[in-house]
Amino acid sequence: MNIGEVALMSEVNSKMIRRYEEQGIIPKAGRTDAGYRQYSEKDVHILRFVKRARELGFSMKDIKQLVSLWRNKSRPSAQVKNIALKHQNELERKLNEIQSMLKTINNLVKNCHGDERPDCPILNELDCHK
Amino acid sequence: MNIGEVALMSEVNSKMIRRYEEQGIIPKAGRTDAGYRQYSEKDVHILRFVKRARELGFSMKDIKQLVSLWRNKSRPSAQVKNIALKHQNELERKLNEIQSMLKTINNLVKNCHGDERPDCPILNELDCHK
DNA sequence: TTTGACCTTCCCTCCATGGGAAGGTTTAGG
DNA sequence: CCTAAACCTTCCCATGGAGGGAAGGTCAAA
Repeated sequence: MNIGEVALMSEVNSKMIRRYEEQGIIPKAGRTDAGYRQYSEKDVHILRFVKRARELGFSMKDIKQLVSLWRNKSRPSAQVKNIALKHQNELERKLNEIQSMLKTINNLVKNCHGDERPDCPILNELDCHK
Repeated sequence: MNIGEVALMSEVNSKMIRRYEEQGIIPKAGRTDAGYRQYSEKDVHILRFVKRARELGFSMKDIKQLVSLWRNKSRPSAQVKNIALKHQNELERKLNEIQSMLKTINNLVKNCHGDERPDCPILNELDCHK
């Protein structure tokens, strides 16, 4: 398979496939005489794995480790869990951050007339109460 | 005031102050003969405004508009509200995204032994069920 | 043989932030 | 008066995850 076909099958576009190869996240593809990358079903499988991990918000650094643990049939699951736990913490941190931003924004939006008059609680809030 | 002092007072570091000037978010500072930027209390005020807006997650593009509306005493509050509403939507989108990631991760973490054995529901989940 | 759809590498862009180099200025102390 | 430290300046580079697009090579079908 050429890169375009594997891109369709894995739903990871060719640009990203090349980048992942460069970053050592997926194995280097073989080449035809003309230099075209060649892929098999196995590569589609790896790329789907990467894609799913991205959808769960893992960083590429994490994914690199996850792929290598996944391919190592004798990995200790503790290593995988560790990565997942760190990610869980990070997601919780972001969740709290966004929730607290939203709390403020909701309040501001609620109290702003949103008409042609200049009075605006949003600007008042931003205007250095801190 | 030199840039360092204003950085301390506004809690925006000098690197960022220069960048904000470059991007037209804050007015261009005057210069001494030697080329040092000179600031007043008013600039501290603007920088605090910018900082607060960043803390609420607004993009620099939005902040540029917010600063200009803030300085225009006859702005219609509708324009401010519009920016805030868009941001609110974006924050809600991100919130949902993270919540759904967390739901999955929480489940996976809960079910992974996290020991020396290789069985791992986390890797199983990533392994292309999709 | 030509055309169009592929493929290759290379560089640029986004966003917000920061590191660090190389060099000029100012201030305080000896 | 001289030196050292603490400033300041501009410049380029990096991050992370994605993508645009140029310039050029290759392959397949008509």
